[in-house]
Amino acid sequence: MVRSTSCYEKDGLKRGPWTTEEDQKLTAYIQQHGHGSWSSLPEKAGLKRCGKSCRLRWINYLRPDIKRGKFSLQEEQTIIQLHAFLGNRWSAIAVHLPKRTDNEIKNHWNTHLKKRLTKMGIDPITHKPRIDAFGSFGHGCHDSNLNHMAQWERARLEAEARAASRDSSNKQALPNLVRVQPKIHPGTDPLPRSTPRPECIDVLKAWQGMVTGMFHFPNRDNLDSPTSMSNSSNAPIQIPNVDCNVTNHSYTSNELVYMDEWKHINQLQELEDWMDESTTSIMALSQEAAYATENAWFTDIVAEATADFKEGSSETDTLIGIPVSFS
DNA sequence: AACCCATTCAACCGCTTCCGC
DNA sequence: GGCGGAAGCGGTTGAATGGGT
Repeated sequence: MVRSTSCYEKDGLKRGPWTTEEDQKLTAYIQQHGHGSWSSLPEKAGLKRCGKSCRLRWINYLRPDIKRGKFSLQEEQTIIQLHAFLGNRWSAIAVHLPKRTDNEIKNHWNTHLKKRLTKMGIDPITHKPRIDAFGSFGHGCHDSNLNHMAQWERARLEAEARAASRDSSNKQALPNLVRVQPKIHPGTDPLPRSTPRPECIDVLKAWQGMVTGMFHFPNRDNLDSPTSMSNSSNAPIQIPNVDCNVTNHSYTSNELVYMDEWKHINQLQELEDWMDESTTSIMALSQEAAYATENAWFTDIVAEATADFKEGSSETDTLIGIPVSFS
């Protein structure tokens, strides 16, 4: 069997850690010319590396807009929440963490967060407790609701990630790009919008802001988190009481944050009930609100997420037994 | 000081997706 | 629609580093 030669294995090409000199060459070239075609860049920049290696080095390390160093608690919370919905879709997760690369997030997850969740008895894959440490968690009925909610939320996040990718295409012509991102089609935007989409916007927040302004939620504790469905200072939602039989264990601040995380996930059940009743209204209202504010991009995303959800739900709604009605 | 082991993270690998022809 | 090249993505690897003995 003949193994195809990867770009890294071609004759004369260097592999392994990058030297300062190589970094300087690559940075100088991209700042002056933009990266253009990655495959032809190494030769033009005078580097004995394959284009793929250059791309990776630039995207994950050399870009000027990268934030390096320790992840904040808020960033960690965001990663956990998004991972619960998106799974190992690091690039989609990275869209919601400005200045962090997918590689960095992936590494941080694998080396820190995964272990921390495991230590707390939470399965890092399913994001459910391995043992019944929190009383009511993990029950079948609740799982169904959570799945349903997660399904919708996943579709929404994916649509948003796609939209972010599309938007970033327009920025490729600039030497200092805002995000890692996909294919380069300078000057083309498949979805021209009446107004520019805000940078790194969290549609979820926009959605929440809009929706929570229209609906009344019961009170909740002040356990806000950056991206959770319940995050809004004017959208108090009651956190279901959680029995933690943990009297003989003292928790670190991090652990408490993750316990808080679980409370948020539990809250989704409450939101789920509400969403079942009002999904149709939300769609109509979102369009109204979006048009009213000329933020057509918002509607695009909601519509796309809805379409995705409909697709996905056709297979799974029978399973979870919840009818979905989108107009 | 020397060794071992665990952890971290940059870089690699190979598969998938996208896009132009 | 098929093909090939380029880019994107997620999993994995391995060198560097740090801590323990």
